[in-house]
Amino acid sequence: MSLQDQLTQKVKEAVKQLHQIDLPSVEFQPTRKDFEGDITVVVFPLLRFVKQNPVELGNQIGAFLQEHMDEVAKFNVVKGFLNLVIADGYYLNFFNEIRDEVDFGYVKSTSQDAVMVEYSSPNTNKPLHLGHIRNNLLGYSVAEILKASGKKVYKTQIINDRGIHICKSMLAWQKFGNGETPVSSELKGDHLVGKYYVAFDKVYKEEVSQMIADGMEREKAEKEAPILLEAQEMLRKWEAGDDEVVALWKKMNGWVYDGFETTYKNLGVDFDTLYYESDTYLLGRDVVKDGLEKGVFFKKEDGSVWIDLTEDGLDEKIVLRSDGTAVYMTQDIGTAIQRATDFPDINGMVYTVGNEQDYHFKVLFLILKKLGYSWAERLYHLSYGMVDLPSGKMKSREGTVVDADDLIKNMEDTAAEISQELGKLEGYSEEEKQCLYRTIGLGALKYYILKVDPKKRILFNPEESVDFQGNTGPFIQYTYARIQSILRKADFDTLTAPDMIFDLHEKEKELLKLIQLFPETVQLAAENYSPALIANYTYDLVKEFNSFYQQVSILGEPNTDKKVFRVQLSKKVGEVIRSAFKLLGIDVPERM
RNA sequence: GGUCGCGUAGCUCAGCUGGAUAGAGCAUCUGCCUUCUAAGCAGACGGUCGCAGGUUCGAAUCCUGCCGCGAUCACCA
Repeated sequence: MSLQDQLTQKVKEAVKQLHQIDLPSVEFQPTRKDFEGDITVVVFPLLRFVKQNPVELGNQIGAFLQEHMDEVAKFNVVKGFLNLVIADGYYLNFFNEIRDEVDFGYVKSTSQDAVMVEYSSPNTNKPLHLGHIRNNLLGYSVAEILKASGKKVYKTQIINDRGIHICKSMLAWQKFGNGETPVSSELKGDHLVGKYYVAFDKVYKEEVSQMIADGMEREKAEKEAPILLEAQEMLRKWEAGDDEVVALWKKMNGWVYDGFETTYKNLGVDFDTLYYESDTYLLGRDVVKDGLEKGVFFKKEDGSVWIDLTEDGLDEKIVLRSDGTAVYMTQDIGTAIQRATDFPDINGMVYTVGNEQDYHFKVLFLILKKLGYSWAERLYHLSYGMVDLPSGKMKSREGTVVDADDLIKNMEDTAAEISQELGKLEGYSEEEKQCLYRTIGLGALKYYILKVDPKKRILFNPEESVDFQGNTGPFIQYTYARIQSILRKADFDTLTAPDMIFDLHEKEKELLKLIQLFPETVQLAAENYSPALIANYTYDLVKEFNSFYQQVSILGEPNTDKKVFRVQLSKKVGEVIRSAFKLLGIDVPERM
């Protein structure tokens, strides 16, 4: 039973005994720094049940707790706040229990239910950019957090490998490419294909301008530009299975996949299973037919099929075109069902997709519920804000994107610069250094993005490089490295439990309180699908540790029991940092 | 226009299901490396929590209206 549960029980007992009243609940909060105490009982809410002066009541309860619980060492009452000082013994005891626990804070998978987390899901016509990075980091991290909270997780993505966008790149390559390949151009495959996507757009715009100059209306010109018509023709051929077009499509998509794989590897994200739109875009139509029979959908005169969601506060939404072909929604319905069929233990899915698609997912989830799938009750749209630049939105066609590969490289270079300036890596081989720069550079980038609440938009200024000081990834990594340095230097038995009969230093107690919070932080982050909670927790822990490190001598402590305890405490803090950062997909270094 | 989200220090962000004098980092300024890594620590400066009402013993937090920013409202994806 947790301390809070025990306290709740005793407070109830106290009020029962003193006033013959049964309390429904008791409210706690951590004691504010400016007052003495560790946990605070908020007395105000109790006044509804016990008509009494809050200070008096606080004193009564405090005295009762002190008398009946060893854990409560002292108390004081300020206004309606009963501040309890918890005995050192309680915290020392807690530390003894978790000292040797491996993966403290993680819950071993217990439930049979699995959850599928979808993220990334790029188009295959251009390289990944900063927006995809946020998506990937969020999705990966939430998947790891869910795992740590005790769920079984499948990571997946749906690769948007078909459609007019890829035809545009294909067509441009065919027309202007002169057979260029990633090898001949020494360009990463996704970048090469992206180059032709931009090339297409350039020609398209020229054609449109020319047509307008020749007297055509803009709207008409935009629809009838020859190169666009050609791309549409190519899409028709693709759908008809034209050998030549399909071969080109396979070739260019292959280049893109090679490029993506490199970026994913550099980012440190991975997937358990993949879905391709070219395999799934026809799915869903049969489901719509069933739904029609069940009365979930209705057919309009022209043959198109719709769902009426007006009673749910939304509007009517099309699920099948009049020509019987699928729309995006149809496809997503089909894919969701396909996944549940492929992985029968799935009971819930998380879609990591930008908030521009909030409406789409509201509708999708509602439709799946109406179709009666049990897992449809547990769908979550991990909706995140856009990453904007000071100049505004990123637009790949206009070349105003922050390229993912470039950004990663930049971060590594900055990390290398700073590391070299500080020059603490004597004895490291060149290879070890490169590896470290990567760890730090990526750590800075990932932390910078993940510490922000997912639903908020991020303003990214490429001119101002991501910080390496203060509330940053490198700061936390640095603290970890410091701890490892202590552990390397501790040339005595650090494994055996010391005699834990001494008073705790204030900083030690604060650290123990924070360590104690880690498991519930993991659960909270899982419930809220929020890596930011993990990031903020880790920062608090690390800040507290650095303060401890500065004020208290660890290896220089004369009392052996205390010294060993401090080393073990530091080690545990290091473990929690590593565990927490693992949930963010960030590595920690032994030195830096 | 309808719907959804956001608005906290000069800048970037915390602030849990309402609780004490709203917290960090960056930037600016002051101290601290003959002691375990100064990517650090300690401190100063900096706020009408967008505005106005309401609910409450108590509101940055909940409700309503307004303002600002963004997204979305296709037989596009």
